Amino acid sequence: MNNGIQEEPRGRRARRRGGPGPTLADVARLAGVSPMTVSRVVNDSARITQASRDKVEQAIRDLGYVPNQAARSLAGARQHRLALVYENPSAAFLSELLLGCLEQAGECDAVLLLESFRADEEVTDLVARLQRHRVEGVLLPAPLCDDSTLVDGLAAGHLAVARIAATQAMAGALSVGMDDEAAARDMTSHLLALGHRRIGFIAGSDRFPMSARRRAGFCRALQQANLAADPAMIATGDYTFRSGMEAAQALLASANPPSAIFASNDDMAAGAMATAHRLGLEVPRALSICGFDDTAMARAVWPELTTVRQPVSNMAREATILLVRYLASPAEFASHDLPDLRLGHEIVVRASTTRHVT
Amino acid sequence: MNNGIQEEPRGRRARRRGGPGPTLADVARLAGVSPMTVSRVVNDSARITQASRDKVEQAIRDLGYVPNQAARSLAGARQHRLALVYENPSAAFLSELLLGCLEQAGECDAVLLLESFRADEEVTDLVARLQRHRVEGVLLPAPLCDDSTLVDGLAAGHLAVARIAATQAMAGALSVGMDDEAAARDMTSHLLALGHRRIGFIAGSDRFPMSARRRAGFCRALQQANLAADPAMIATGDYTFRSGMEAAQALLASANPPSAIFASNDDMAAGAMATAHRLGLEVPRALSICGFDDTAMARAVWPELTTVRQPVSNMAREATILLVRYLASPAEFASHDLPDLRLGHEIVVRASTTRHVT
DNA sequence: TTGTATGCGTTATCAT
DNA sequence: ATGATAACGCATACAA
Repeated sequence: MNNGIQEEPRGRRARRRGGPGPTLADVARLAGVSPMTVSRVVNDSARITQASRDKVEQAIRDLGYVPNQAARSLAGARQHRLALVYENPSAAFLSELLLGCLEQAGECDAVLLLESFRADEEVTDLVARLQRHRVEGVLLPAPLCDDSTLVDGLAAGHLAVARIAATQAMAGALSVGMDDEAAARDMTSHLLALGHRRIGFIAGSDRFPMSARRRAGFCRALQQANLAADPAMIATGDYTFRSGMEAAQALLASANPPSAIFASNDDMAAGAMATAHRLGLEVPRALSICGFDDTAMARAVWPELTTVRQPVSNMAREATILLVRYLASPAEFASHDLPDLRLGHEIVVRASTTRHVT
Repeated sequence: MNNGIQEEPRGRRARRRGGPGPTLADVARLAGVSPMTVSRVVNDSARITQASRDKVEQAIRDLGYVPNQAARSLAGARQHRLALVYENPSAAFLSELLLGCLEQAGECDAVLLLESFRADEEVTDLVARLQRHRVEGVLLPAPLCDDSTLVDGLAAGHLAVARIAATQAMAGALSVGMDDEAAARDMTSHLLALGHRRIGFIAGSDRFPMSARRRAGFCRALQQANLAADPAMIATGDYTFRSGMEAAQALLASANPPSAIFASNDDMAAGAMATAHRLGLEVPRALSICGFDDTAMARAVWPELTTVRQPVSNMAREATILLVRYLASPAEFASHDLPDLRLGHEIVVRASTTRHVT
């Protein structure tokens, strides 16, 4: 009807238009409503008639309109600024974690910055850097999240902290993790269900709370099956391949050797497998082996490892959601008893475990 | 002097100000110049007197001013939009790659989006998604970068493509990678320097151009040392642990077995190590073993693997730089012979190789 | 329920 | 070499 009018000012405008993208105003014009109505539809704030909504949505589809993030954040849409602080750039789970946080941050309308932190650095330096960039909240994946000095330092700098893959809660910070004990129990139950009655366990070093949890889960499952936990069937490693080899060596040298070995992580499980091979024990026929974490190692070795999969991506997303929600309304949370979310795990059955035949 | 005046309007402003961050205007006021001058200093565009520059820089430091990206991009600072298209969210090198691209994109004033792509998806769908988000250039890491259908589809959608960790150049796209042949040659020379004269090589499957390159490097090094390449000393695997076990088995069953084995990747090297263990060969005393890629596997096994380290982070950064430069001025580049950057590698010597004593 | 006016922090353009 | 002014695209506050 009335297209063609008001063309003159476009001439000057056009010079500066960045992309050829349609704007909210374009949508409004096509839908025959005001820009404000379009904005409301996009942010689905309430009180819009279905008719308006439909017209606008149609126009959006016709034009292929995508909101301009820059404009949106400039205009004051409260965008929170988060930082993911990492230590080891090539940690196995980092990519999955990163993608999870990045995607979720986008969906939460938050900006995610990346900041590296070496253990030998001063916490105050990190805090200063974060503050410079106007960061309000920090996502802290394992193993950094277990450093209470770091967490406290961050909190002292008025930064909200969400810990990812934390073994247990920590005062003053949001935490997301899995239930290590339940997972270890489930894996052990899996072995019991396969008919194994004598199961060796390779625990992790006592310095990590995680180790105790996983061991407790193992013992608990035996208990529930009315089996005594034989101390000779528990060896301790330090989460390395080599320590797994040695622990398995000890376990298998027992007078009454196990028909299955459950290691507290995949590296130790792979080490145990190396020992089995060396001793001429065929896996899984003569010895079932399973691990924990589902790292790349689990699928690299042969036979592939049955293991526990941590929900890394979910943990990353939930931590991000929690952090943004906290920043949006701290009042929602009891200040001294912040949430500690425990997400479900998954037992991934591969070729390294099989039914025990007597 | 004149602080205190103009306080009234701040009242209304303050409500909407996002962070408490100082703005360009604040800097200008403190430096006693116009906002425009500050902008020019920040973007170090030319024609600023040293005096102005100094004043402004001092003010920036005093206030801890950090430019607001949103405002900057809204105002028309030409920010290129890139997308990193990935296939496997938990690929070992992805985190390092991601960090490299993300950091470099920040330094280049480019925006990096993440987009996943499953092999069973239509290329046109991907292109549509990218165009919707106004993406101009795509970063394509291995193994996706070797899919010429994908690269062509992207190019057909008027998207610039930079391939990361590509084995060889491909028409119509920028490429960054390493020199596989040189790296294999260097690793072989390392073994020769250790006194090994009979070296077994585990090649990768012929379907990948990379395999031929690595094999050629191996042969070349032998040639340069005036050693004949014995066909019995070359076995072929498919880059899996298991195939490495089997290849090593064949190599070691030879009438004249090798004193060292060089596998075309770490997984196969680890598999070879498993075979050695099974045969009672001590590594590295009785058999030296080395791999390629320096994945997590290399440091997980025991003894740790001597291997070739790919410069992943550098490749990511260089690809990003190249892509941004291309988008900024395509004219700089010959349209049918785009750059193919080959970055230097590194031989990482660990415990799995040692001097050969006769 | 919908529209109008205004400003977010920066840069492009033009003027000086 | 520096400054004044007007956008950039959107959301908030307030009016209707």
